[in-house]
Amino acid sequence: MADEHVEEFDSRDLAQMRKKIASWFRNAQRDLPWRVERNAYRVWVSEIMLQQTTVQAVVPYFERFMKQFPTVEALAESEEADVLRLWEGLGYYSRARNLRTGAIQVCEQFNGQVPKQVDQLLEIKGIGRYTAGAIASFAYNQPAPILEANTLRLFVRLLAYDGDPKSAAGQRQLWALAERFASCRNPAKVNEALMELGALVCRVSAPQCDACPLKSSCRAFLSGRQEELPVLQKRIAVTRVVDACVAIQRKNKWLVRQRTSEERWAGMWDFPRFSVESVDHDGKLTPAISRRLHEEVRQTLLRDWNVTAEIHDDLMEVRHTVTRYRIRLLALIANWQEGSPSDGEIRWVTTQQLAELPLSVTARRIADWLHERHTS
DNA sequence: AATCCGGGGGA
DNA sequence: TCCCCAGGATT
Repeated sequence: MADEHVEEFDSRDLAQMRKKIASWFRNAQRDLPWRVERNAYRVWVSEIMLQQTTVQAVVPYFERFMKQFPTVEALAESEEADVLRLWEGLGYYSRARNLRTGAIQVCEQFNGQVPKQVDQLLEIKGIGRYTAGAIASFAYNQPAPILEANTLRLFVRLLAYDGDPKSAAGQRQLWALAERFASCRNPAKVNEALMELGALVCRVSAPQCDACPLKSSCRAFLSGRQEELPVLQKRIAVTRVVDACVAIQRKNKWLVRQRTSEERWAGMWDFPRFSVESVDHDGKLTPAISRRLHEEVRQTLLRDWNVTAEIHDDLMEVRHTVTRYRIRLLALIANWQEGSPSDGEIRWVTTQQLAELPLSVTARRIADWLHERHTS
């Protein structure tokens, strides 16, 4: 049973398939900013941003990032907070911190040149098997394999692989096929064409098999199973929680804290925030519940934050999801009376200064709300 | 092998 | 609502 799928294609099949997708790619490829102007640094930055993130979401972030940090050296000399500010809203913020660390690594270990060997690329923080193969092949035309969301779906369908493609056995076979595809004279074009075909034609839902240059080789299409594959595991169920967040005012400044490396949104700034038990998940904020909320926030601020504050009635609600949590966030405004948090880094900042700090997405919404209240 | 890490868009 | 996205690091 081992590897029987990969042997579906012999070397002649593969040569034909490469030729077909390369031809298709010439006409169908999108003009993406990291393709129009290409160097190893731009490929690297784009690949990191694109991890688990759609092309559409990345494009504006990539443009801004390259404007501010056009070279590896510029990024290596940056402040982490400035990189995080540019990353704000994109998610998976460890990518930003690792990318900056990686830039320093490249300057110190590799003389400022992004390496072209996969094993050297793998030494760089934040670069794994896929990204190493992507940089090596796209930027240097090295025959390095890639396997990611688009090519995984494409390969699973080509092979009609009906096991779990994320399992060890599945990964081994799919990487083996990727390796064979990339073993050619033009791996940059072949790899990119495979990805683009997966993205534009071999889509998750409603794949455009009629327009696919590989349909005559696709076992899923030939057996009518393209909509059923790949077979992926179910996701972890979401948990609903209610959080509270307090914007504490002292004259014209607001209390913010930097989230620690142990927390979510590490390195980003946030208003004091914590889980509240006294509010029902979906209940409306009746006056009684609102009083309970005020009381719990007041007590928590005193107990866990060493701050006494007078809480106002102003309240805004933000709903968001993060990983497996669906969060209902209730943001309150309070007047500082005394005390100061002893945990982590604290700053008192104006709404103007908030604009320059990297904030959690919810904190940004609240900051905008404060700014609007203040100026109206 | 499982789990964590985000946020947005499409169906 | 649910599902997915040019994955990697940690446990």
